[in-house]
Amino acid sequence: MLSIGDLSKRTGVKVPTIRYYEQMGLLAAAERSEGNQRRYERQDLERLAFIRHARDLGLDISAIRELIALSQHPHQPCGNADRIATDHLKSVRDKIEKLKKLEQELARIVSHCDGDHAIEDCYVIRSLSDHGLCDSEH
Amino acid sequence: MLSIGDLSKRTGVKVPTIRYYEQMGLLAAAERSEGNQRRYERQDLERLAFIRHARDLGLDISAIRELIALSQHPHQPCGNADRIATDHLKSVRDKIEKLKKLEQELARIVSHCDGDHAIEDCYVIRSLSDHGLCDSEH
DNA sequence: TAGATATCTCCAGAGACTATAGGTTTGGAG
DNA sequence: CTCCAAACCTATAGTCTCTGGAGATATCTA
Repeated sequence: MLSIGDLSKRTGVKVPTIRYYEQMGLLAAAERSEGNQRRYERQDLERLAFIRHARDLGLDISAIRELIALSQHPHQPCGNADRIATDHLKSVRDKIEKLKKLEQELARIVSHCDGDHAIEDCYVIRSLSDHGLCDSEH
Repeated sequence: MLSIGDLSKRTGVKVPTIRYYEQMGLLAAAERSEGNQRRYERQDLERLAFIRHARDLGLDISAIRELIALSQHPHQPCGNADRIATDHLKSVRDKIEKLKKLEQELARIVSHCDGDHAIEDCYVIRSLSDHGLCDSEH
C-alpha cells in the first residue's frame, strides 16, 4: 500500500494534482487508512501513469476520462479511442500551423529593429499599432 | 464619441473584454456619459487595436502593459520593446518544437491503429499505458 | 412616451492546476 | 513508549484571459 506521497514520487505527479484528479473523476476514490489517509495499490499507480502520459501528450481531462471509460470495456472495438487520438493529432497540427505564422510575423517585426533607435521609430511598436504593416492575416 | 458597443464592432473585441482590459489597466478609464456609460474617442480605438493585435500575436497582458508604457516615451531608445518581442519569438519557437514532438508521437500511435479491433489490443490505449512504447522523451 | 436595445455593476465559471491555512496522522529516533 | 517532524487531511482562494448571466439603469427609435 502506497501513500499519496509515494505515488507522487513514483509518477512525478504532484500530491495536490493527484487529489485534483480524484476530484475530477479520473482516479477512483482511494481506500483510506484508519486515520483517513489515502492508500493506493499497483492498479492506481498504473492508472495515474496513464493519465500523466496522456496529459503529457496534451490530451485534456475530458478526453482522458473518455479513454479510461473505453479501456474498461476491453472487448469493444476501439474506433472511439482512435477517433480521440486522431482528433487530438489534428488539433496539434492546427496549433503548429498557427504558431508558425506567428513566428514568421514576429521574426519579420524583430528583424526590422536593432534595439537602438527611439521608440517613436521602432518597428516593433509601429507594427503593433498598424496591422497593415503585416505580411499575412493572423 | 463612441459607445462601448461601437468600439467593440470596430475592433472585433467583445464588450466584456473591453471592460476587462480597462480593469487590467491596458485601457485608460473611459470618460462617462451623464448616465454613466463609457464614451470613447479615436485615441481609444487605436489603443484597443494595438492591444488586440498584440494579443493576436500571443503577447500576454503584462508584456502589452509594458509595451504601452514604453510607447508613452517616444524619445527613449527601443531596446526594451525589442527585447520583449525577441523573448516572445523565442517562446513561440520553443512551443513549436514541443508541439512537433507531440505530433510525431501522436502520429506514430495513431498509425498503428485501424480503429477496428478490440480495446484490449488497441495501440492507442496501450501506448498511453506504457511510456516504454514511445520513441522519444516528451 | 413607450418599448426595444444597449449599457451598467457585480459575480461566477472555464481549465488544470497550485498554494495557503489550520488541523490530524504517521513513522522513526531516543 | 513517547515525542516530534514530516506527511497528510479538508476547504478555500488564486492563477490567466476572458466569457456569460442577473438584475438594474440608460439611450435610442417610432
